Amino acid sequence: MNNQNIKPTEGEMEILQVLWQKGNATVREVHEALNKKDSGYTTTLKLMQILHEKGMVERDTNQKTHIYKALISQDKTEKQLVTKMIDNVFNGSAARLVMQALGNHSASADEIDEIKKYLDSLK
Amino acid sequence: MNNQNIKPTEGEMEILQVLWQKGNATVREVHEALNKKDSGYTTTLKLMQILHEKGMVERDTNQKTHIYKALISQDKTEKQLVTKMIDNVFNGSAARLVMQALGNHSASADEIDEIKKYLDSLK
DNA sequence: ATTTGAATACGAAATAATTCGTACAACTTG
DNA sequence: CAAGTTGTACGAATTATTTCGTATTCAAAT
Repeated sequence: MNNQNIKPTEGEMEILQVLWQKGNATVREVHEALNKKDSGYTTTLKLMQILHEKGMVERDTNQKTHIYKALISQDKTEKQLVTKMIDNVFNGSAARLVMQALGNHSASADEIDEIKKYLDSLK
Repeated sequence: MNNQNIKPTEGEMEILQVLWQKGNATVREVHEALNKKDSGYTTTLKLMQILHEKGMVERDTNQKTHIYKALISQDKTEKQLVTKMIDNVFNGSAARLVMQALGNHSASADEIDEIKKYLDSLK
C-alpha cells in the first residue's frame, strides 16, 4: 500500500494551500498570496525548497524563475490531518468533530444545506 | 471578552485529553494512559509541569504525589483547534471540513441522523 | 559594458518543542 | 534505621521548525 508519510509542518501547509488553489505558482506568487508581514521572501523560498527536498512539490527550473506545483494530493493530505484530529482530539468520533465545527456559527446557511445534501447522498 | 491564548502543543494536547477524560490524575496515571514507549516518565512529568506554568492545569501538592486537573475547557480548546484547522486547511470552509470528516471515517447511520437533527436545530 | 533588480542557494541563527539525566526529598519495607 | 523505591525539580541536550543574511547568477535597462 502506498503509505507515504505525508506530514507537512504548519508553514509548509500554508504554502501547499496556495499551490493547490493556484495549480502552480512561483515563489513570489506564493509569498504574496500569503501576505505575511512577519517573515520575508527568502523564508517562503526556503520552505518551498524544503518541500521540494521532501518530495511534496515539484518544480520546473527551465526558466530562471522556477515554477512550483504540489505533488501530494490535497484530498489525501486533508484526510490525513482530519483523521489525526478525530483520533487525537475527538477520541475517534467523527460526529463530535462535525458538531464542534458547525456549532461555532462558522457555517453559513448555504453551507448547511450543502452538508445536508451530502448527508443524504451517503445513504 | 475572555480571549486567553490557549495554544497547547501536540504533546500537551495528549496529556489534556487524559485529564479531561479522567477528571484528575497523577503524572504516573497520565503517563501510563498514554502508553508511550518512545519517551520516559520524566518527559511526561516535564510536560505537565509546563502545562502548569502556562496555567492550563492546576495541581494539588498537598500529598507527595501531586494530582493534576485541567483548567482550560475541553470545549473551548476543541473549538479553537477546529477553527484553526478550518482556516489553515480548508480555507475557511467548515462545510469542506465536515465533508472530509464524513467521507472518510464513515460515520454510522445513527451518527448521520444525529448530525442532521443538529443541522436542523441550527436554523 | 556597467548597473540594477529579481531570482536562487544555502549555511546558520533564532525559536519552539521534546526528551533526558541527575539531584534530591519523601515514603516503604526489611 | 538503612536500602530501595517513587516522586518532584529543573537545567541542559536534542530535535524540529522557522527565519534571515549573504553570495551568486541571470536578465533587463541605462
